[in-house]
Amino acid sequence: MSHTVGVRQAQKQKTRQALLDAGLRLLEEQSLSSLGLREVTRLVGVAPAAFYRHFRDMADLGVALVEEALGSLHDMIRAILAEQNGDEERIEGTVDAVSRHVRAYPAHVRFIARERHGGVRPVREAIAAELGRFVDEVAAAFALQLEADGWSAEDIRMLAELYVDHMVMAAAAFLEAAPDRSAATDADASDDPAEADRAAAPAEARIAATARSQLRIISLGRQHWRDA
Amino acid sequence: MSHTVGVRQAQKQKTRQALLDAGLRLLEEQSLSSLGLREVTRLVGVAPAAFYRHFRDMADLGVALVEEALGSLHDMIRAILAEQNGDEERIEGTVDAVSRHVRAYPAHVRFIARERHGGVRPVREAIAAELGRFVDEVAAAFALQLEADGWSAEDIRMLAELYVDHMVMAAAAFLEAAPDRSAATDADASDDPAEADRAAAPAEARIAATARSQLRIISLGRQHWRDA
DNA sequence: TCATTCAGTAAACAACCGTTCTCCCACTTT
DNA sequence: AAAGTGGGAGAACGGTTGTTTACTGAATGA
Repeated sequence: MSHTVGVRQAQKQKTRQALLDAGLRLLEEQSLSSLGLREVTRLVGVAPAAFYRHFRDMADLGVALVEEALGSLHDMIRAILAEQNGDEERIEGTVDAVSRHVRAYPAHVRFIARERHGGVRPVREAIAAELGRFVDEVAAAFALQLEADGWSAEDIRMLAELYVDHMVMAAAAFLEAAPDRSAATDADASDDPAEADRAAAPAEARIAATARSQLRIISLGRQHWRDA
Repeated sequence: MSHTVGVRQAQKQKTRQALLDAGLRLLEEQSLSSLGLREVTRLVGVAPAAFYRHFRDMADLGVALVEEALGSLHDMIRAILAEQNGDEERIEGTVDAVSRHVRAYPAHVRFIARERHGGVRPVREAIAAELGRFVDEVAAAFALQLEADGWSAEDIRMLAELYVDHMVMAAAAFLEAAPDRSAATDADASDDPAEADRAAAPAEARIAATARSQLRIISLGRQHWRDA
């Protein structure tokens, strides 16, 4: 029992994860194309050369981060789509899920929003591919309902793209409303640490309300799509 | 007549513009937070120290680029909104205008899409402020029509945000379909240089069709908003 | 015409970068 | 128990970075 798959491999994946965590942390305040190899290894407490044992590039680490950030989302998407409630309940559930996810993994969301159009090609492509899979899932979930209503396959995909893009936008909007962790300057250090959260809470509620209304607009448009 | 506002100032703004152009060019393949000061001055053919005569930071140059990229767009927006045609014509005109703008100023659009959630705070804020003005303009243009239909001010703004966000997304989508300038690798150098454009043209048409359909969905949703 | 202003130069600075070596030693396999 | 594997250490490399300094010389204004 002392070796599940080998002590060696376990330690390796441990430092690999440490590198990913350090990278994600540093990426909260800069973009991937400016993230230094030494910067990451320094934060982990490991020699610069050790980096190459796990990743070829910084771009390579970036792609790994994409999988980590977006891979776990598929379950959430599936859970939302599985709800066979009415439109209004599904809208509420979607916005709530996005809101919770942003609060739970802010760094992951920030990374995706930042690097989706960022300066590193392989990472952009990885994000695009993963978001494409999301669109496929959403389209598949809508297919049964909409095909019966006479929707074409490409129109279904068009609608799914609209939904996914809007969810990404909503996530980014939630992020901007989140409290700023780098507000610990020299002055007003005696302030209530929860002050930022108290100020952000209404902003977050306002953003949630906007996102819900926008989803409602899209939902209405979908209902009347075949009237033309 | 030999001095409109001084030969000196003219030359200064000439190199300032050269710095902006060089920066924009280099930013096509990386993000602002990794763009080096020396990199820019080298491309312009000027001493590194000369940079400080025009900008304090790279972030400073970034905000200047935001104004250059987004400032000229207000006229386009206003022109689109001024068209008092029907919904379908307005949708067509909007997508056409976005498409033409992306083709005319690809680097500007790429810069905005990339740095909107990028790693440089002041630039992010400048973009957000400018996009906020766009939302205001769109909201103002819709106000007369929608207020008469019983829309609240915040619902109008919510709809305007949806439109602006969708235009930005469409612009970014057009950009990804554009031919890749860095495809001049060693191999297949004898290929028809217009091949990429011929391949991109259908992709662009497909994206335009998707964008139009999505705008149509939103438009339908707007029409039935007050049914609830 | 002469003194002033100031955009741009040239050089030097310490700090940092990515990458490549050689080596070590805990783990793994036989 | 011995041989082999491989993650990580440590040092060194050539090169680049942002910033400061003292300077030159052409456009400027009196």
